[in-house]
Amino acid sequence: MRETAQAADLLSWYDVHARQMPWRTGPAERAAGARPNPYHVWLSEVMLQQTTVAAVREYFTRFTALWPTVGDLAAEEDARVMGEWAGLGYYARARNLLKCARVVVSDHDGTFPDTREALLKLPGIGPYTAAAIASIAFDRPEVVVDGNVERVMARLHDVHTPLPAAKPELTALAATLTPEDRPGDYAQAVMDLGATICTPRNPACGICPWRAPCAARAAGTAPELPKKTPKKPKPTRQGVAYLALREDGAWLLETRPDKGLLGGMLGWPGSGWAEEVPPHEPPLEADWRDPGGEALHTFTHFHLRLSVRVARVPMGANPRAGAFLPAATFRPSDLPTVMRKAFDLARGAFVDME
DNA sequence: AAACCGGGGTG
DNA sequence: CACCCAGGTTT
Repeated sequence: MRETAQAADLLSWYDVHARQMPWRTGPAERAAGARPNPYHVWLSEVMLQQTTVAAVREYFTRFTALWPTVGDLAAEEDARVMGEWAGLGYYARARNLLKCARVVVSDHDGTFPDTREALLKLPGIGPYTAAAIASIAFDRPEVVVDGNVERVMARLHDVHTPLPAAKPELTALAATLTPEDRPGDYAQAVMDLGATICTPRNPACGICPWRAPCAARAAGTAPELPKKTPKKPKPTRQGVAYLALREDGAWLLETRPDKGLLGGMLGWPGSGWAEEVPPHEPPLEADWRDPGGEALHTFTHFHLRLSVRVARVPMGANPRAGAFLPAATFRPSDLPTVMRKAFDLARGAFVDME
């Protein structure tokens, strides 16, 4: 019963302080008993994997404007969706997003399953996302544990075990607090608390609805929790990208293999990336120029220093790699960030060559 | 169990 | 610049 009262305290806070987000139903609609659109909940949760709310907002708005239903998304061409996802990162999410949409249409008549167990079978939906959708969209009392919830639980119970080893313990603690009443709002409330009050640094304990029961607050250890096991340093890799501009304005680009880094995305042909620039040939014979400078980019587990070569090529050019994309269909915004940085570097060089 | 996947924000 | 944040899939 004590736990139920704690959840109720948080829900009272949430009723006043819930963050407004495009994928959430407003307070008035919620009061009228409206449930969130499962398609919106799914799309936002996939976008929010490893990604901040600020970054997701505009992508979510664009996606739902372009594809109002999961059926619309399922019917779209892969390249179109990958292009709209460009810049959001972790591109396997976009490939799984499309797979999932098509399974929902083909196997579930265009309607999302409403249980954690069934959601878990869909591509791109793991333990966290399955629980989040079941809870938020269908108000089921699932235990939803993301990085915010881990931090809140570690502090609430003053857990000093470092992550990721502490994960099972923190999940068990979260389970004891999940209420039968309004579990969907409760799940969002804990995550909002972690995002706005119980922040990684400088937590605002003074205005926290859970300051009374918080063990770390009492012990003065809140700012240093959760503990984490140190991670390995990132190595630096180098490479060269070739940007060929044909007389008619077409650019030489390649679609990267589905597997691996930047899978399924557009990119410039070039060397591989390694500690030293790997031996390689340009994608075609041309008067390649080095404009100088490097595109600097950091991936999940390495830093990249990418230099560029630029050339203007004639209409008959026959590339060994990639294909020319007409100027009318090439949108720099379709490129992942590292490729857009290379483009920005080369663009100045082409202006100088005129 | 460990490795593989981006990008943006902050100090 | 260094550091911080954050799930799913694959091997």
